[in-house]
Amino acid sequence: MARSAESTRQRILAAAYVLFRQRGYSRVSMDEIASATTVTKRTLYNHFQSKDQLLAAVLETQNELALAAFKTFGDQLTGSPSAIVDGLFRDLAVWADKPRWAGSGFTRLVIELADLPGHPARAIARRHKAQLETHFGDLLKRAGVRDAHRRAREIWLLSEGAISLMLVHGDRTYAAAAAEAAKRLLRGSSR
Amino acid sequence: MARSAESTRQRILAAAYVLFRQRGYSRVSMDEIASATTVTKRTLYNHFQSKDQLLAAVLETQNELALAAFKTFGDQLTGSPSAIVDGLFRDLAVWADKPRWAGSGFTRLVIELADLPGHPARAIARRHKAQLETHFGDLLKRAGVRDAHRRAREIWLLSEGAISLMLVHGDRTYAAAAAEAAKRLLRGSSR
DNA sequence: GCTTAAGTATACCGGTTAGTGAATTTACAT
DNA sequence: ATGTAAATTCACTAACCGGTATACTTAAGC
Repeated sequence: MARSAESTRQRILAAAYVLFRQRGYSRVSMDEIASATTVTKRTLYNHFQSKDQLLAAVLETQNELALAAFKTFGDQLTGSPSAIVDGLFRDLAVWADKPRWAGSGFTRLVIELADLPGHPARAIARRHKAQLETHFGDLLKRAGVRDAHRRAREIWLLSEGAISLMLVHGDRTYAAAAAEAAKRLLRGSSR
Repeated sequence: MARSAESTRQRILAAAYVLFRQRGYSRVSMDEIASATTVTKRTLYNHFQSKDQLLAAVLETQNELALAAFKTFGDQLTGSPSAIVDGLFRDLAVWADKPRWAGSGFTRLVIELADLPGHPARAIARRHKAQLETHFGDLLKRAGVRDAHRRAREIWLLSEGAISLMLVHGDRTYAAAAAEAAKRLLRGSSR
């Protein structure tokens, strides 16, 4: 083996994710990714066959990371259903308040590629969102919510809607409105 | 004057909208738009200074059209709050069921340009969504809903979320779930 | 110290893109 | 019929993009 081997691959994946999340897929070039990783374009192509496959690998990696992060986050939330919802949307508001926030990388990329149903990135993003929704449903169930997975889906709808509308309007009070609605939905669903 | 004059401009705007909505902004070329309008690229640039300004003009036009359409749609809905919500989400499901559906053109384009806060398209899209939300609020108010505009915002969040998740999953039952949630939110808000 | 995988440097290819220039042709209004 | 606005034709630029080729250098393991 020579030099760093596997770590180079990780550096590429990390740099590519930052760029893709920030500016989407088409408007990020391979030269740019190479430059951000301080690596030659040739090295990029030694690790990934094409730009599309790089994107797929990036999403796969981020799926694992985000899922792990969400599970840790969920384990911290052990209070009432209302507290869980408040925590979820508070985190959303904080996240959306970052200077150059551009929404969920997954959603953003899927919407950019919405006319390419066969793109590998879409299957990964789909699985990702499904896993998050399911995990959130488990969380609500553990907190004693009736019809937990149905409520989880509804709250997830509110959360995705808030992301969209905050992006369009730049108005992060949508997170608070979504939180209020979510708590209204939970009312009368405590077991 | 010569030939068709203003009508050419309208043809360009219509063709460009179809392409932008279908495939986004970056991946549609000016040559393609010209070809779809059966017009020369030179003519395109006689009517619009740049691709960005063409996009802005397209959104401006579609804003007027969509707003008018939504107002007609709203006038047809004169029943109970539940009936209004059902109508809204039934229309959403039908819309999303179209073969090559790719979400709301406005949302799609804003998300693609999420990292360009100064882009003219964003201001137009923002105004568009705000007008729709306000009009929907008026509709609920007329139907006797308490806190009508707050409820309208919450239901709008559900609707935007449904669009996002239907795009990601290709599963149009999200519209039904959103409708159920919306009706739950309205429960106890009838005046 | 040699081997060998990993990375560098750099030039290149074919294709596409937004946008321009300039001369020409079309069609409508008077 | 004639002026003129509108549209055509088509060649062209300058930049960018994904991806490849070749020859060279580096560093780690044995």
